[in-house]
Amino acid sequence: MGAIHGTAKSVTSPLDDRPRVRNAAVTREAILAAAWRRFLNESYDNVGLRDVAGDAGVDVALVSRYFGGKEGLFRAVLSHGKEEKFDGLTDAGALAARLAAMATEQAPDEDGHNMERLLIILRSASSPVASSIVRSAFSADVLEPLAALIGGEGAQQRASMAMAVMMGTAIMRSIMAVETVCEGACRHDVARRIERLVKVALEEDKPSY
Amino acid sequence: MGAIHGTAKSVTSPLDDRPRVRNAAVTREAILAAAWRRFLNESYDNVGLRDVAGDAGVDVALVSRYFGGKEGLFRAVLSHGKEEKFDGLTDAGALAARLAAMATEQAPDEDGHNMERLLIILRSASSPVASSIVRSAFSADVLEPLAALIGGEGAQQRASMAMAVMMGTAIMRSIMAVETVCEGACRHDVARRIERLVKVALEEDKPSY
DNA sequence: ACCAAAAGTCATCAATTGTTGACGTGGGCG
DNA sequence: CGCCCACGTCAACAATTGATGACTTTTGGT
Repeated sequence: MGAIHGTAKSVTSPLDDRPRVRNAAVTREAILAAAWRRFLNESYDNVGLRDVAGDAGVDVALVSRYFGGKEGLFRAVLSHGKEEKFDGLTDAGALAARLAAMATEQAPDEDGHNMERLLIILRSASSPVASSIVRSAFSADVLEPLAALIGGEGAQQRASMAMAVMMGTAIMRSIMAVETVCEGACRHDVARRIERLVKVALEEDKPSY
Repeated sequence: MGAIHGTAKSVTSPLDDRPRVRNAAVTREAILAAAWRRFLNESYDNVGLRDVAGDAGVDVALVSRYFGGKEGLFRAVLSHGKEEKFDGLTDAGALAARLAAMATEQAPDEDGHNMERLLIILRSASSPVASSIVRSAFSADVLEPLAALIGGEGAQQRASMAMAVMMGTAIMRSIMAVETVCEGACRHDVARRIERLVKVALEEDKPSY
């Protein structure tokens, strides 16, 4: 039966049945927002254009028309509002704390966007058509900036290690549904542990051993 | 066009065109082996029963007939030959070294089986029908045994963290195709770093800090 | 107010997918 | 040797998927 798509039930807030004003930019954004939410919760293959269109309250044809097909839509989602916020963090410790905070926050606040994008990347990493897009986006938008930020020997490798920790925790929490992060108090413990992990991953050289 | 399946090109060694002897057990095993290889390289949705049947050199109908459908086949693959080999490792350091070795070995030698199963789990973790199977298998066959092996406070959480490191490195290497592990010499460095990461993840309590 | 172009809708297509039933056929046991 | 049931094959089906071309409706400028 092929890929089973998500429930047709709208994930968005109760979409207005009022006839949408004809504005290409607004419609495009609506589609993009709906696609973002879909790709965040399901893999590339399991996101149907009809689901996205339904959430956005538009016809299926518009999706292909505006984004040139499913692949274009996915590409647009990954390219949507990408700004790295690790600007001023030159200190390795502060950077680690920042990453740990990103990994443990569950309410998709402001910065949740970056983590959400990481999750989107993760979800569709094993879909043949999406994998190439995902890999290049991950390398260009995440890995290389991080490697450039931290300097030193083997920056690329250390950055990869840190992202491995991030990816791993993300998988555990959001995909494997393992409740590593319990409520309240112990959550802080987990955050500290992740922080230590990231720090070790970023360490320039094996110091004491 | 739905999920694009892998190339019809056989992944197996040149399959014998000699008329297969009629033996249910042998055929079942052939299908299982072919399915293992397919699920190892593609996600649940992107593995077609026709691909598996083609690799095994049998008809498509036999797959559904023997395993009761695609879902049953996937379940059978995950349940195939699962033996944990962390038996005698009571020392946290030795365990970490073992896990790091598992994560860095690229030739699927003897123990590669365990890592391969982890990769199969990882690949299909985002497929609605496979996710439930994958999660329970991961919890029952990987997480809980590891948590039981290491003792102490919050064993479940520490085990999850260690597996997060394992999953993360696996993703980086096999899915994201990030070349964290270079040839020869530096590979050992990576192994040591992973070993340290696993050790930190398994640490019972924040010692100095 | 008109009219061209943009924005949106509808219907339909080709391609795959997993699954099932009816139909051959070969091999082991009496 | 002969039969019969398990083993295997073939063909077809229903369901979805992404995509596209023709058609309708609205918008905005003059």
